[in-house]
Amino acid sequence: MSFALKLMNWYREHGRDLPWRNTQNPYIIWLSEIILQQTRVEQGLPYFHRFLEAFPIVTKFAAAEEEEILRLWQGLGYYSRARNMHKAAKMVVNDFDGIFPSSYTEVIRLSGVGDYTAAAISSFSSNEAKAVVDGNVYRVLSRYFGIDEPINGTKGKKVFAEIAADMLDMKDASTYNQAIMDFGALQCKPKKPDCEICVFNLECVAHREGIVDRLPVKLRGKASKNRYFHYFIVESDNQLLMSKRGEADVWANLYEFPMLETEQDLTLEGLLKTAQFSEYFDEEASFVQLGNVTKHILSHQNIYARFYMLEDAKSLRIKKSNWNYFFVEKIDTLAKHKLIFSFLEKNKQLINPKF
DNA sequence: AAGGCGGGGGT
DNA sequence: ACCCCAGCCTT
Repeated sequence: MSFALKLMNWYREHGRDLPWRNTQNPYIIWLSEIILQQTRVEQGLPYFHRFLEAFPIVTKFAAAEEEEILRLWQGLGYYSRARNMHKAAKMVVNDFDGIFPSSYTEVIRLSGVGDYTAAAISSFSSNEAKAVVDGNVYRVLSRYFGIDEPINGTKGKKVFAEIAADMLDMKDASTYNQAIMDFGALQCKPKKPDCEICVFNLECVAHREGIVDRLPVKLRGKASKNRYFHYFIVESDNQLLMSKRGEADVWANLYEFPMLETEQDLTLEGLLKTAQFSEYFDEEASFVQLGNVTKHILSHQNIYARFYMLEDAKSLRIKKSNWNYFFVEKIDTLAKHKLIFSFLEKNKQLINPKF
């Protein structure tokens, strides 16, 4: 029996029942696929329901305010996905008359849709014969064929894309694509795959050669960099000082408390002596640290954040206005604590602090 | 070709 | 501490 047929038989018995599998609506599939980019199914599920309820059709999505989309996206990470979705929805309205396209060549033109997502949308919505190549597929194929070409190199990407296309079931690309991803997620897992009960354990090259735990091969990225952020929670007369992040760095254009970054791992005592601090605050501005250092681990940097609160509101002196700050007016204590808590404790970035 | 971009969970 | 997750975009 062919690889594809065996795989689909496994899938019919062990596959997951996921909400976006009960439809061929390309809009709903697009929604799920963007949310699931570099995101586990369990993490993305509640967001999928939230978005579908807020925007049942693509024209509603296109008509929404970006702030509303970002607020729904809050906490999911890779925020450019949300902005690209908004762009894509507008493209569907303007270029496709509001009818969400389902062919590979059309959907890949949409912002935020690359090879993987275009193959997924076109195969799931119209059974187009395009093979998906995601992290699961790299893993399954590299082990099955015993290929040690790095999956994140230029050559590796090309090699695996070709093999994936060869293995695809041309008559049922939709089921095949779902099957190979579920197989990777549930059976051929990154760590401790259960090869003894695997339906491919006789033909799988990696299993026969005992190298399953060394495949797939991946080129290592750069080491994470440490960064030190100092946040100032500054309030006076029921106003709270906030600022908007810039375009280029992490959490682009999102909101946070006013912040100074230092090269060294400074405590409040050290921070007070820096030229940077005195550029922004008067000597009379007296702060106390709130809690301990909070570590935010991102995929490519470690951020050590400290939070300081003004000891006496009257001592506030801001010397420079190039901070891009603004005041949240008439904030009540509950809302303020909610804001601080969600930012400080929950490790979630703020989308819109104006309630 | 390489780097940047998040948050969460597993080992 | 390091890896991985239904990747994509920019330089």
